Amino acid sequence: MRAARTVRGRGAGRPTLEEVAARAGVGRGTVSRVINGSPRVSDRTRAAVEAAVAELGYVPNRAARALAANRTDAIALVVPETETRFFAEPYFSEVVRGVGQALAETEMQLLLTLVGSDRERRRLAQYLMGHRVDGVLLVGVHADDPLPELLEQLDMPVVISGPRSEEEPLASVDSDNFAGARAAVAHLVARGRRSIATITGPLDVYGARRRLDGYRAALAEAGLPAAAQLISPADFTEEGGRRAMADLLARAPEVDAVFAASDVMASGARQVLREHGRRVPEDVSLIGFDDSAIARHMDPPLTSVRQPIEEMGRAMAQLLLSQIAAPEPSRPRLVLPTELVVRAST
Amino acid sequence: MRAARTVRGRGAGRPTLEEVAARAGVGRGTVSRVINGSPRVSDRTRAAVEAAVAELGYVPNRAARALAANRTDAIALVVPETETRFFAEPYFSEVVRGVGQALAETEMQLLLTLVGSDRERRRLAQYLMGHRVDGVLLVGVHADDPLPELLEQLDMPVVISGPRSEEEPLASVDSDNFAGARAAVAHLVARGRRSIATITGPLDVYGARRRLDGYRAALAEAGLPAAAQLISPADFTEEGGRRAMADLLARAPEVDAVFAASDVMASGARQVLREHGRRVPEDVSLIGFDDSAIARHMDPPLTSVRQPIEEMGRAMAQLLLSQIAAPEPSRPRLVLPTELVVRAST
DNA sequence: CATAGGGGTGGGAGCGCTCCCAGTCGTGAT
DNA sequence: ATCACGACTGGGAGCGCTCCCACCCCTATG
Repeated sequence: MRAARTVRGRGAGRPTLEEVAARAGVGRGTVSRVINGSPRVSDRTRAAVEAAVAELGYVPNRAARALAANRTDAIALVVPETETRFFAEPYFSEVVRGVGQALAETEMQLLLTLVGSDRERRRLAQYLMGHRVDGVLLVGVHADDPLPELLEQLDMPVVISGPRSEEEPLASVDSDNFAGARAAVAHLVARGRRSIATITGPLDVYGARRRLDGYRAALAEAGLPAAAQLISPADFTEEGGRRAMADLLARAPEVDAVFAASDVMASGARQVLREHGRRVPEDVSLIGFDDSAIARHMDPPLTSVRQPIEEMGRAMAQLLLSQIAAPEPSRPRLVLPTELVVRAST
Repeated sequence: MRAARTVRGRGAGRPTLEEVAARAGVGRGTVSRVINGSPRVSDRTRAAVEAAVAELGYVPNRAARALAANRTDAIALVVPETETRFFAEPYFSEVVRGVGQALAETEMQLLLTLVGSDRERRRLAQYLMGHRVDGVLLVGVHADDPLPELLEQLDMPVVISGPRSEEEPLASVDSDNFAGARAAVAHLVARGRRSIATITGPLDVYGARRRLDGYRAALAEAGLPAAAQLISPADFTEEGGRRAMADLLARAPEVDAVFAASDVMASGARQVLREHGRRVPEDVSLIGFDDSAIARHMDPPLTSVRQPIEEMGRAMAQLLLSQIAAPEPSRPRLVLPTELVVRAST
């Protein structure tokens, strides 16, 4: 172990600031200034230092820098492990990609933290309390998760990927669930549907509630009643969608359109519709939410509401960076537009 | 900026080793020994130190540790960004989950690095040359990627997620593509199919080649001919699958089963079969590979070969950790079993 | 012609840890 | 009783950087 370290260690002689300074014929401080882009360096000196850096292939030692400057140049992306499945498949990778894009311009590193068990959650809290990142990106937090409060308390910059309620105190990025749902239902109205039902997500999730609001708004705008028996709550799962659809058919057999608050639930609903001999879209129009791979591969392909996930990731990172740079108490809330992707199911 | 740092900085008075030592009435070295689990500490002392650590809520400063010990306690997961899409959706998140599980036990952090452009690739190389991670996990590298060689040269522990060829010099973890394909085709044989075609991935990819080998082996074992016109090369895309299937129907209209080397290609093939009025599975049996969300949601649901992706991630991390601990020149190759998931398409 | 001002620069003093050497004990063997 | 030897322990010497203060020299000013 010890030996191993030594072997890979200093041997290679990775150049240090001091060596660059010697090579360039200047002092350590000056090289540091050049590296960090300080303006207080003459052009001649700067050029000399840059040449030395290039010749020696100097790369600053991050640990030393972090220790001396008391910052880490790293942010953490915290993902509740149980959620990675729940979030429609592409979600995770797309968020990461967006975050990565925003960070590519900077020196910031991205630390990935999966939080599974409660034990791991405590470990993470410990970890964060050690101030080992400059900020945190929170994805898929439950309303009752203690993490946001903890971070708030530590006074650590945080951005959350979907506000937990109307008065989310943390900076957040969200897609426009309301407008997305409204557009979806308006589309059904435009298709001549009159008995439009919805299968909702769990209503203690803010986003799910907003989608229901959008559904109601569109019906109101069309002068259609939002009868209670047309609203069937579920839990974002396929099985839940199946149950909710069965309920709907029992309670309101005249239903001619369904807006499901997720593609996965739409898929469950689709199965029940088929079992009951209802054709899609002839008898019943079906719309999902997320525009996931499932939507594209359903039969018929599912009309769905697309969220700009990658862009959301990018926005989260940018928001966080700006909070780290200027920790003002402003807590911006960003809402990005959704887009209706029309396919054969409507 | 500067101000910000100071504000979040030392103020809070995060306890240091020295303070813990004072509190426990011992020396700095002793605390360090306890923290690092050295056996050379008496039980009494250890208990005292542990109490002090708990009381003060001490968390070691990672940067200081890294600087002093010349190691980073971090590994990088490098993902070519262009590939994240290519890898069937759940792939990425599942690998990450597996890696996370293996790392949860340790102090190692996971750094996520997306490599998009060539510019970023060069940056990464720079980065790695700065020895800022203890090891690297490589996912989805192309056969012509220069990264593996660079790492090899830097003598940095690496594990790759699918060997690039028979004689992959790096430690690697792979699923048993050969056995998976063979099992799939054997299943078709068992179903009484006699004219079994395959749609392959790009044959410069080792895994794709292995799947083709498995196909051939199963046919040989069944005493069936592997006629050239039954082998249709594609590129892992849906459109490629569509084209390949169209070709097959033109060249070998008698085909009664198709083994596609990915679910996405199977989905393309399915569309063409439908357009040609071939029923699945009555007229043509169809099998995919990956067992992705697409497979579960196709109509009919697709029989597919499941890879233990999460387990692969776990194995990769474990392999890497052991290489970091003991950098022997042994380059293990791990091959994990696949599993045939039978659904209605066969 | 002395004297402030700067812009530029060098290098000391840490940051919080690990490594390791020089102890200080206590114990069993002689 | 004496000696050798382990088991533990304390603390010095860095690790490579940032921060900052002191300093230099050159130009404008009184």
